[in-house]
Amino acid sequence: MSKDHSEYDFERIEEKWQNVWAERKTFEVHEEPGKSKFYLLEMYPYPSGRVHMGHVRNYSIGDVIARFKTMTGWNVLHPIGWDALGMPAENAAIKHGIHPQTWTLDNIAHMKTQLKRMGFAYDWSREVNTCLPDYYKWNQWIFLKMYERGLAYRKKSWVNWCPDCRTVLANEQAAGGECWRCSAEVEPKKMDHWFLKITNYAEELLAGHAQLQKWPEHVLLMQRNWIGKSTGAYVDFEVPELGRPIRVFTTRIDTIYGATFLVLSPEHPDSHALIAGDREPELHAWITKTVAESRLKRDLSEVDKEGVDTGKTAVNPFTGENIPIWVANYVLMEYGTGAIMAVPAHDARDFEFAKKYGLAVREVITPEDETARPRNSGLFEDCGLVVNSGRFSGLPSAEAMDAMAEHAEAGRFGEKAVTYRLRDWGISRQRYWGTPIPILYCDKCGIVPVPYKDLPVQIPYNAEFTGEAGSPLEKIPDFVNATCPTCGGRARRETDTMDTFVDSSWYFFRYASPREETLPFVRGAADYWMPVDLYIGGVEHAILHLIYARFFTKVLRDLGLTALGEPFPHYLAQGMVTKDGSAMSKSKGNTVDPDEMIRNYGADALRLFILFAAPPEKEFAWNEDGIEGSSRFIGRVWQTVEDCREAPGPGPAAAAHDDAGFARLQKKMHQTIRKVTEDIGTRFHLNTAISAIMELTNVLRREAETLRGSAAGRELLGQAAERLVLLLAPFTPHLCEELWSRLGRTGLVYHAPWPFSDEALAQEEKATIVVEVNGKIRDRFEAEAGVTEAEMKATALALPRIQATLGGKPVRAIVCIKGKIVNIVT
RNA sequence: GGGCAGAUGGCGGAAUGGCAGACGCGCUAGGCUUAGGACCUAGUUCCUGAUGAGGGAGUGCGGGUUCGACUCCCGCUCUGCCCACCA
Repeated sequence: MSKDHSEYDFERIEEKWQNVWAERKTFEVHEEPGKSKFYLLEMYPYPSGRVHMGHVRNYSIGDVIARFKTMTGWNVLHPIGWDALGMPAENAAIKHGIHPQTWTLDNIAHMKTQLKRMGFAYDWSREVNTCLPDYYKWNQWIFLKMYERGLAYRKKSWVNWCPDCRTVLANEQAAGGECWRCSAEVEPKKMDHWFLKITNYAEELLAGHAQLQKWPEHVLLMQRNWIGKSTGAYVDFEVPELGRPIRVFTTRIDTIYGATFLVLSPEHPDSHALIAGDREPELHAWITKTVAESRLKRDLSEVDKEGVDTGKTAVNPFTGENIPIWVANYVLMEYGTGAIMAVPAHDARDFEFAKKYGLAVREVITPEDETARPRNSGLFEDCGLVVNSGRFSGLPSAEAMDAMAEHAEAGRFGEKAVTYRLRDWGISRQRYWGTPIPILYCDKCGIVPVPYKDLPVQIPYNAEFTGEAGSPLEKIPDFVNATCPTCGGRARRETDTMDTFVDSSWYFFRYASPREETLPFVRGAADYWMPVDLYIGGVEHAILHLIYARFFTKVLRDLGLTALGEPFPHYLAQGMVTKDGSAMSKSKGNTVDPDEMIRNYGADALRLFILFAAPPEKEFAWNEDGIEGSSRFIGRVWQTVEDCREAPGPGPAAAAHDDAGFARLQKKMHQTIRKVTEDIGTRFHLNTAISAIMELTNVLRREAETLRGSAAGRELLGQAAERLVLLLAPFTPHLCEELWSRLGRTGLVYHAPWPFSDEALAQEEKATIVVEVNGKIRDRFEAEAGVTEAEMKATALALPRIQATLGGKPVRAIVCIKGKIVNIVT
């Protein structure tokens, strides 16, 4: 074996190159109009305190692609920042008495050293920190622009209210109807909240999917469901006692002849008004109770359908018939109009309810083929021909829908309609550590936006974090008391802060010009860098964050700040990191500290391992053993490249070398370049790219001993070692920088051009042809790459083992795939 | 209840119509060593055969398409994720 080398000292070498990169500002980039740009972004972290394995995985994937793109000649923007506002900072303040700002900034400082220790190629000069006024100022600016355009508005909405703590509770804090802190019974309460009018963009958010072909299909589907478009019609049912109609929404107007009753949500404004008869008090009480319950129980899976008969009736505009009006807990106020026409024959929920309360069931749809009905449950089929429906009888459902909707429009008691499940985005939070909503309330002038020149409205430093009722901001007179910019009178400042999802809805624009002081971002810089060419992050953000970011981008476009409609044309949804069967989390106590892994094995080994263990989009189950393997592999690469580098000087030029070994290594080298290029660049299968590099290393090690004997062999060894270093550089950058410089190359491997794969040299000059009989492999033979089908067939048939298998049976057909396979069919 | 994704050795995974199990972990044997949990070499799906050559089975289960199926189609089972009374 070759000369022994001292072991690879990852600690010293990793630190060395991290310093070099920092000193030379290697990863800083600028707009270069002549050069193709590539904007690679990973979802920025919340500074919770320590980097976790999910981060390591996410950022390792991104880093490989960023470095690869740089080596293949792109001008790569690869920034990072901090999603630094949010509840954990406030909880830490309450629990440990640390100011949220101190806690957050300390965490950021620590996590920054951790990320640098991983060797990620970030342009740190563009670091964005959302808890600093120079960032959240622009949240406020955008909010005001939206307010001017009617896209931000104030509305009363239902919240969970704890009467003892006098505070609003999140749904999970009010689980089971009890306050998580004091166990008091939670009440529903209507409070003023600020909303962003995302529903204005519902249709465009849906239509935009056409531009998102490079998103995972299941993510688009989740967004589609979230937007929840349905096409149907509104229909007005006249209510004589009310003197006005009740409007319902239906997607199945073709079943309206089967509507045997109307159902209102308990929250419906007319529910109480319609109660009549001697059971009045009881019924009112039932409605009140159900309203209270429904907010909390809505999450729970199975709630029994329950309802009360109001005693009043409505007129079905199609039949002229009087049908009873009920109030029931299974109708949602938030969707449609909060009232439905019940068609028990063809809707499972209405059917269940009608059965429970003995209401009429009338079949109005019959299947086109008569075999399947009725279902044994008693429920009828719901598609086919319309029957028992006056002049519409006999029409197929789809046609009846059109005809009936037109009839309703003509009679002015209904209209075609499209509804969405998507709700406007409530952004008000009763919290301290968030962007203050830049609004003042003046006794005389009402709602007054804070003038742009007064931005940012800063989060006041001095606040008390007691964990008691209400937001800390309410209790700071200096913050709350203000003068009205319009009339100069006294005004009260809004004390709610914004949902932190606002911050993350546009931060990717900010990276283009992170220090800009007059606008959220500079148009020219954003025009150059945007859109994000590849966005990588956990699928848990697939709905909210990604839909809000798409919404904001469209708003920013309408404000004239960008021409872009979609920020992320390509999204790579990274799989979870799990251990012992569940996602790594502090609460489950199954976390693994990356620092410990770095200490024991180095950043390169950790990066390599986490990328090798599973393809990026799949779940990755952590196991301790594998990282040893990565570490060993790094040691072998070190040894191998050092051996090639120090191969003995030129011997006799004509010395013979092993031709077969030479060809094997040369072929492997070019095959590997091709595979790795494809795996990183188009498939993102980083795990198979690594395994290909491992195979090359194995071949290189196997052939080295003999190849070293000739000048040509030594030259090839040198080439292969160089290519190996280049291919591996995106994965284990420290190791490869060191080897690169030890190979005597000037400049950083980071800037070295990606190796070129010679197709001709990658080709097999000989192919193994598999011979099957009736689809079963019976033998194989070697053939020249250019072998013809006729030759293949002849050779296959002549093989003794094939002859034996055939046993003289007549051959019916021979299927032949050039260079691959011969299948003989008898 | 609806939707989506997945199921391959002891383990992570590879192969997307053409040699199943690449690559790695683990394990076994041997070598090297004062020793080693370091390193090197060989082996490692199951059954059968004799320890060989060989033969057979095999990618959750049952069918189908095809010369040929882990891969495509139909029907199930299980697991994970998302949504969940959305009219």
